[in-house]
Amino acid sequence: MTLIPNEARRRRKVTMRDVADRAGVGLATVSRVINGKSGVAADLVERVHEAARDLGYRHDLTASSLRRADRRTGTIALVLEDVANPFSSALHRAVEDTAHAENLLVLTGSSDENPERERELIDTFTLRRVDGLIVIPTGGADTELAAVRRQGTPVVCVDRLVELDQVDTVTVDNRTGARAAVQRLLDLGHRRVAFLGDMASIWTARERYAGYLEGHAGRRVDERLVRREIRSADAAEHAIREILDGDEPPTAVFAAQNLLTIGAVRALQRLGLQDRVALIGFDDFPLADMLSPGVSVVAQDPAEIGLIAARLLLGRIADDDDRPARHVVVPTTYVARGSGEIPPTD
Amino acid sequence: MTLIPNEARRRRKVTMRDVADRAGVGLATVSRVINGKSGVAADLVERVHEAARDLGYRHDLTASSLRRADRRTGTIALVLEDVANPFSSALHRAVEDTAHAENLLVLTGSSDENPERERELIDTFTLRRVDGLIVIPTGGADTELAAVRRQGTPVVCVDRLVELDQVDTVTVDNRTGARAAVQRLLDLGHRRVAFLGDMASIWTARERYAGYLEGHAGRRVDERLVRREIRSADAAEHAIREILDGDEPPTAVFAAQNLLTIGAVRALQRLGLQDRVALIGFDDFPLADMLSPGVSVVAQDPAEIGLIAARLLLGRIADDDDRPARHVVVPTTYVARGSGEIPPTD
DNA sequence: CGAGGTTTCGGAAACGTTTCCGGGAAACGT
DNA sequence: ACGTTTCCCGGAAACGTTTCCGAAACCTCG
Repeated sequence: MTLIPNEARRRRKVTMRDVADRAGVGLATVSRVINGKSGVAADLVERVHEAARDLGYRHDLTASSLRRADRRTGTIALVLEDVANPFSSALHRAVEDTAHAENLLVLTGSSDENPERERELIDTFTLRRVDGLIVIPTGGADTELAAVRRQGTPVVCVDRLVELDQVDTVTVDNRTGARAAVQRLLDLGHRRVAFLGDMASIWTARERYAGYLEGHAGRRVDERLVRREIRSADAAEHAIREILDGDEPPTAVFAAQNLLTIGAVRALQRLGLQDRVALIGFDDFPLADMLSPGVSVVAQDPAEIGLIAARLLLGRIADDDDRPARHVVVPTTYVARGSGEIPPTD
Repeated sequence: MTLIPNEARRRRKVTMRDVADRAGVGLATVSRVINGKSGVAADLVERVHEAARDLGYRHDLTASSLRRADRRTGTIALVLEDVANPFSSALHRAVEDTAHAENLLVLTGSSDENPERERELIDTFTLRRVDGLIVIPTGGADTELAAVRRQGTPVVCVDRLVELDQVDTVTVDNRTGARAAVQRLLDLGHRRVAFLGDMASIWTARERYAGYLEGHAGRRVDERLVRREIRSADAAEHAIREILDGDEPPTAVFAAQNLLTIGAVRALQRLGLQDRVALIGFDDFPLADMLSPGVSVVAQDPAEIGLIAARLLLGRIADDDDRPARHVVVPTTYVARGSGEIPPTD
């Protein structure tokens, strides 16, 4: 068997110089042809392409971006909460698609909601000179984001609001969506609506909680029905069981994040209460419609968010980075599937 | 408001030369210090670090990897079917985690099962000189993979078997898993088991179909119950409805891919047959346990697959690329949740 | 037909780093 | 004390490309 590395080592990399020699032209001309610049005689263009093909020449983007005036690397970076989370990966996909249309590649990393890790990712990405950065900010690395921005790299923040100079943001109207959901439940006659929320350090968690409160429109909310700082489906399940065990249990639940919604569903199903306690979740999730009852949700459109974010970033990369920050707010839609339409049982 | 780009443009990038001048040492010494090489006097190391800190020096990985002997870029690439697909993204996450431990970054792309796109991705990745490649091969770009391999970049293929020199693969024992599932159904007394499969161009689809046939152990399979080349949940739903409409409908369904399983669930629920027709799916999916009945599946472990693939790749990158291809086969496990345990109704 | 302008091309410098190499100082052995 | 080895260090070359600049060739027009 032939050992590839040896073979590869033997045969030196074919460079523009080689192409130039074989085509009988200057190095500069080869560069012009490869980059598709105008102002080269047609026959030379042909000769260069032919030589390149014969030699199996491959353009080296590393060397290219080192010398190039704009120093572009053709790469953007995406800092997600977790690439395996459905919201993140739908966003990722949308970004990839728009980036691909511009021949850009996407580097990704998961911060796991950890500011330290976010900082680390931002750092390694910028060392690699990415052309732009899309981040779901944990909130704890804003200084670094500002630094990156100052250093010249365009930045777009998604999902969470961040107030930084010349950093665009794309968010969802969390507060309105949450408020409307809670109002629906109250309109149905529910008076005791439990709340399940993520860490208060996360902007969306705070907004959705605010919406929950606003939805009550002056009505008192029982503190015992509120559980915040819940980080997983298991924790959510546990919390719901605890709340339902109390002496004045809720007749409805508002779960402010998709994992928490799933935990709530699990708890209700285990207790056989899925048809008696109403449930509305924030953020849609796959198969929510197939459960019984179907889970009503305040849906966001991660693909739309990703698309807008990518467009904003590409705009800044392409030309006009000299414009103030823009905040885009994407609306949410309520999807009625049954669980949110259950009337109160007393 | 200060316009960042101007500011950034004004102040030239601080380079190793600047650090060297400020520390009063040679350029080579700065390089040695930054790269943590031994053989530099302690006080010089200190001076260099101090100067670098004062000047806000940032190491340029692009320039570094251009000159560096091993030409490593600290980046690996991952070609998935679709980053938004749960199987792909779980794999992605596992790869990211192991890569991160070695300080490697991950570039990703979605081939959408399209060989053309796979080729394109492989091409752009290698132009960027990634240190290694992990691919879910469509099967139509094997020549390109071999070329990449010959050019010296380590390659690991996942999920689908590929026979290439010095290309490791990590697959699942599709055939055994499918066969066992079908046998379970037959043992339960089912005689008419429908089959739903993906495109035959995909290795896993062929293997699972083979397993389905083998599971019948000589018993005749009714061609009318077999549907292959199904590409989406909708198509699967349609196919199942069609089959159940026939004069001799199946009493059980084996769906050979997660999207198809979901389509089958949808069809059965719509027809109100979810408790009468047995169903086993290949590949687990989120919330399969929450449906009623719970969906029994032949589960694979995408995280395990990703972990192994990443380890194989890192091994080749690190040192011994001079070893023959290694094929790792990860076992599947059957997860009984109810839908696969429904006895035949005649 | 010649002056002036435009186009096309190649040599050489530059991008920011790593690595090669050679020189000087220190350490060692005799 | 002197030759030899070892150790640090800095200058310069190199990585593969893009861009600057000047030379040559080609037009255009009075």
